[in-house]
Amino acid sequence: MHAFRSHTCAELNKSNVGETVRLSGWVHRVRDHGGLLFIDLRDHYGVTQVMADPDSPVFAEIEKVRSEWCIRIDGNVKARDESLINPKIPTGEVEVFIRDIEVLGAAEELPLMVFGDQEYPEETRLKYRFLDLRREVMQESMKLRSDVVASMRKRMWDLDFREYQTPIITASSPEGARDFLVPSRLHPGKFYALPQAPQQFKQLIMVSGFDKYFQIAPCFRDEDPRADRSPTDFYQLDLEMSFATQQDVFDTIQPVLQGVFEEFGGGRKVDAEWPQISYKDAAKWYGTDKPDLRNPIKMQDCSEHFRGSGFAIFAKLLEQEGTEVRAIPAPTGGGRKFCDRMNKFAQGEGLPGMGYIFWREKTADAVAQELGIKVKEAQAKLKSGEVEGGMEAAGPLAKNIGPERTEAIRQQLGLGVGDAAFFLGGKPSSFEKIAGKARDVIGQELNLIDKDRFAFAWIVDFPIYEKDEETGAIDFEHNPFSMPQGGMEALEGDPLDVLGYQYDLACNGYELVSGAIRNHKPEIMFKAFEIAGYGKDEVEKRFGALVNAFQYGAPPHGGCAAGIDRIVMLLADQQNIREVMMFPMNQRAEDLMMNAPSEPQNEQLRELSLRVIEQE
RNA sequence: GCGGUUGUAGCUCAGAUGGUUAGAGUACCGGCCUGUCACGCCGGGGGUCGCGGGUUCGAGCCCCGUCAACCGCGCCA
Repeated sequence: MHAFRSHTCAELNKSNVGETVRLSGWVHRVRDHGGLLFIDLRDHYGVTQVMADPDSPVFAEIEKVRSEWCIRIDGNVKARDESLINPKIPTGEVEVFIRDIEVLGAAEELPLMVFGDQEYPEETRLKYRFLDLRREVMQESMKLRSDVVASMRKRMWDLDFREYQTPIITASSPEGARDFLVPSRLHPGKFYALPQAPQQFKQLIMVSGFDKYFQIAPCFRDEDPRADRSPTDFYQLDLEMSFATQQDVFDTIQPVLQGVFEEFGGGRKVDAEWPQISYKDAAKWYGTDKPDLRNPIKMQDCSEHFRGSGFAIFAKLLEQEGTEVRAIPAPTGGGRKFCDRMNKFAQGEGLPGMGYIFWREKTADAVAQELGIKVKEAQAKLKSGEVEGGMEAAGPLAKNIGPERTEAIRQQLGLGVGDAAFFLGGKPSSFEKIAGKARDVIGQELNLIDKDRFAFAWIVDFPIYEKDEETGAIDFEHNPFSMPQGGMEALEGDPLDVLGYQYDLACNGYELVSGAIRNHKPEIMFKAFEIAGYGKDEVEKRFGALVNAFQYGAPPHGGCAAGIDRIVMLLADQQNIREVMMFPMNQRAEDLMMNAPSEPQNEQLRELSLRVIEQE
């Protein structure tokens, strides 16, 4: 017999009754009845109930085992009596009577229980990740992740893409984030960098004529973390293709991702329509470049209704250049309590507030005031139908701007009784982000979001450049590798008007993919950099490889990269990326289990010609 | 760097308005228990209430500072 097992803990059933078997696994749970003792023995595959009574030659030893001990048992498979079958587990029709036991690994008192679904602080979970990972959800998430990656690979191969590995220790790549540096021992004072993405390599692979590249690529960025962002490294499905247009890239990756979401989405709806929305429209309608399209709310410009109106705050604001009043319609949100709550939310986010109007059935109070009669009479008239109730707009804004303007707004937004609208004013850049957040919160609170759906949208036409608000300097909005729409000619005009063949894929409020058709012409590249203030020397120094390569017959090419961790996070229905990573860093980019980062030995520093400068 | 939330037993949490010896569940240890599958019953050990300072006759609770974790902003695809 095998040293450790004849079967896994998920395999035994009625057909094995009478067999002598050997199982290895962890003690999931012990139920000790004194003269009769049950153990749920667990391995990666499942759970089998093993048991013993004093007839077992090793009963005394079995009584000593505790949760999460790793043990091996030998025993006989017995059928359970009809009344004792456990339908919750596949092996529930049988149990194993223990004849021999070997403790393979005993366990101390546990910092977190594997059994059950008790929540634990992340600090504990990360420190004892090896235990945390034994838990069922984590086992499922990691299996899912593995399956997703395998499926992606297969789908890419089926599309004639091949997977090529690129260097991990390389030169600094200008993705825009901070690099992780690696000191060079052989070249004192010089550093390698970990790639923020295989960006330049994959472009070089295109120049080398490989036509279709993909890679499950680790990316390293020294960023501050977020719930959906790992602070050190993460994985992308990275792809690049030659002789491709933007639409070709979309048509390539959409079936891959749609297929993955259909395969692993657990029956949730996967949109087949992936609308293309310009960056500008996305900002206007959704307040973000990664909109959640499950949320039907679309924001609108309502400036005209407030220009010169009785609502002085907005009226005055609109006299300034570049300002706007934007409305967030909130269907079914028509109640003071809700509106006040949302207003409070906006204030909590740092805005002065969020004005609102909501529409309701006319109250008896209002009718009484209108007709100069008593409230009771008004109530009676409304009830009898003598006076028609109709609709009434409420909220401080409505009063200030008057009924005509209020009505015009209502019509523009297509709202009615029971609905509300919120208004934000100022320069869009000052409120857009919060407006987008408010849109999310309103959608959630009003239950407008279908949770069992994946809604995708391509965000296209990103601007190439952005202006630094403070210094006024022009810099790249994104990475500098994208082809400007209109090519060289476009670069002659106002830089801020130049759009790129650059795109993101948004899904349910997350950015899942980012990519571009690349700028493969050296002269356009130099010009593009010149606009951002980088001289020829600088470009050659920082992107020498690409610039050089592009002088030798570069094909037009483009591609994208999909965030694998985020995709798995969505599929696993998690909100935190660390839930789908085996050994993630914590919020301070520390690995509490491995104790990283840690101080190097002096010897190591000497070898690298480094000295640590004391922080003040 | 900034803001919010949290910090009480190994773990999850309760401890109104300041008031005796800080509790429960679970885990752990001991005892009982031959059909459990979140087994049950009895008993026990286990606490620098994150840390430091202050107010007070008296602080887990109030004040100041500090540390840590998470969430967010800045940053970043």
